Amino acid sequence: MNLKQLSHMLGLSQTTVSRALNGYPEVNHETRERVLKAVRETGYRPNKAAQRLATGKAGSIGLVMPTSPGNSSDVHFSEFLTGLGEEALRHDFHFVLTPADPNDEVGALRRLAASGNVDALFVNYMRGHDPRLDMLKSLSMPFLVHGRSIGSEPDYPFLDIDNEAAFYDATKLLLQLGHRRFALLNGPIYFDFAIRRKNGMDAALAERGLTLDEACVSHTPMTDEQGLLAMERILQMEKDKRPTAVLCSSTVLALGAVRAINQAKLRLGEDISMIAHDDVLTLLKPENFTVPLTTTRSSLRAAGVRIAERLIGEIKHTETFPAQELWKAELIVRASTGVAPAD
Amino acid sequence: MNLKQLSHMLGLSQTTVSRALNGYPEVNHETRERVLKAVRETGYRPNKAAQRLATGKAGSIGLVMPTSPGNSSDVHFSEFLTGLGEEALRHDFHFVLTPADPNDEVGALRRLAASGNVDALFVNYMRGHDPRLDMLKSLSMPFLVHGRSIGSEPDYPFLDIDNEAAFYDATKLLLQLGHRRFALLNGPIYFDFAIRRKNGMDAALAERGLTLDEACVSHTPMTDEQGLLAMERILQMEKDKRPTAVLCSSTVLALGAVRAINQAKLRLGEDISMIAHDDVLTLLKPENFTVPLTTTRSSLRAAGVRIAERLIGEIKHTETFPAQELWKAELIVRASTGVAPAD
DNA sequence: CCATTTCCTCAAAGCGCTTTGGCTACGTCT
DNA sequence: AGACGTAGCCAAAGCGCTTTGAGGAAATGG
Repeated sequence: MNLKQLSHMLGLSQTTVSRALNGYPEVNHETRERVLKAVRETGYRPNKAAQRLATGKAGSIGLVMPTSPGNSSDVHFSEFLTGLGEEALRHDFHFVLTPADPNDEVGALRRLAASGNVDALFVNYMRGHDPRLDMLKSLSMPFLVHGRSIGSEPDYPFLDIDNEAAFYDATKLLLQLGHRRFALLNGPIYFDFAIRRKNGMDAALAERGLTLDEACVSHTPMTDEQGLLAMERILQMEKDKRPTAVLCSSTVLALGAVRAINQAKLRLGEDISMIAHDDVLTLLKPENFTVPLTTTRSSLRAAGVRIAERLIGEIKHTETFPAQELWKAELIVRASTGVAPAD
Repeated sequence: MNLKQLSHMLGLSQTTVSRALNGYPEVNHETRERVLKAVRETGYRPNKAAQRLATGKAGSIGLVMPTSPGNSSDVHFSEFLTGLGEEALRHDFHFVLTPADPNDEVGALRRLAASGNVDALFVNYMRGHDPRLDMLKSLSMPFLVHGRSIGSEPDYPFLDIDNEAAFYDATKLLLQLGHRRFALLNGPIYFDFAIRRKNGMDAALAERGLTLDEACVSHTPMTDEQGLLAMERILQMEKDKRPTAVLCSSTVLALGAVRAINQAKLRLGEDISMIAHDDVLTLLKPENFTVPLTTTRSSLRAAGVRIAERLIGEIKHTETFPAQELWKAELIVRASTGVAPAD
């Protein structure tokens, strides 16, 4: 069933039917009702591809899904996707997901844009001096960045959390509790958030004239296994050199790290204090750890909702948004942070 | 840059350029090279919407993403999605994700199909007597089901794991270890896999003249919190009535259940034995549990790869596949299963 | 040397929709 | 009465691609 058949059935022109469906004013109320009734009865649905071709609007937003054989599925990504979906549902939008090898994200993005299948693009997992920014700016298509790219002009629309502040505050708290030796289990060094979190930590330490021992810093994929390995390595240090406070870039890393601490028969919140960043993953609640975890919290899912809201608003030209948003993470103190042990 | 401009630039007709690009034989080798060169230089990309309209093929497969406010993001879903993506990448396919309220999956599916945006459909989270099957069969579009639907004629293409056999085998193992009182932490009762797993368990017990006490069965969403709650309830039973063996439908449920067991100061693999079904989630490895978990294992991700392979093959008409596949889950014994404690 | 085949190319139709630019009929204003 | 507005409808063009059916040129055969 297509427009032609439908309009013929109704004894109307395609124009009128189309207008009736799209809410144009120059259609008699009665005629419109007739059309809507026929649509309900026949189950007619406009062909999106044709609509897309005619209007240039596709009602969909494109995103590149980082994936490749051997690359693990990322809980952070799907948590975020859920947020996006939640909002998109309200506007009858959908996503076009292009899976892409992480080494060819620029290419995947270009293909997606050129395909004419999407109205707007979205990128995340930003890196320092990210090459995708130039590509996005050269396109004449709305886009939104989740995160930022240190080293690039901040002249693009983004939504980010204040990673520096979050880790600055967390470090500050631990300093107040008397800790002097710190470790950091961070995400891969090329990611913007990892750089900023380390910067925030460095800044807080510097205020007290302290520096972070590079041996106590790890940059790894954010899996529990890597957390375990990194923590084990740190725990092998001599007791009086060993850090008493650990910051983790994700509760997933913390999961592994806590396991290492348990295996070493150390007590979390007493022998070692820990603060992790919490993306509010459904699967991994910091309050459910055996020793509930102190965290800097900011919901990835909420970010997804907001990003969908902004992108869809932009496509529909219904609203204008601040181009750049920086969310504060909350510092939530639980039992994993305690006074530094006496040496 | 579109076909018209490109062909004009080359002094060729649109037909010839189009044929050169799509690998038709009746194009001079030299001409084809010229065309390809021009494409590289100009960065020309065919407009997918137009291609779609002309051919009826979209190069994308549609799936409904179960999501709604308050509905938690599902690790199982994203693990699966990763598999799909991995395979789709190889064929330059992408997905169209329609987020949908779980109560309106049939509607979402219909809209997706009618939109003309997809070549094939995929559904999962099958329920007993699933209403989506009739809808799918009425569409003239390839589709593939992940899972099955008990109570419906098995005349549709599916990929499933043998849930009955998995839980039958698991139960059998525990029986051999001397266990007589069992519990089951299952997924929601309306899901096909949940029904079948329970059936498998019932069958094994029946062979020994045992039955499953309904008070020891829970049907809940598969989150760690629900696992914790369900296990806590079970542990409140009198010691000589209390189950000594627990089956979990997911390692996520097991995560919570193990926490409950720890909190009750019971020893896993000694006081209580446990077997969980393992979808091979990246985030949650059964071997990383404090007491490594015995599992029935079948990779969701591998299922994703296979499903994408089949759907894409069908769209391209390159291959024919067996319509129905039933995978065996492996039973992997680790430390969480031990001999039943003496009463 | 003409007829036939083969190779390459083209013009034009069509996919299903939106949108431009009328056109008609009727009421209103001067 | 004529000029003008307006409400309601329509025919046709156009979005960018693929594909059908045809045609011209070169190569082959009798």
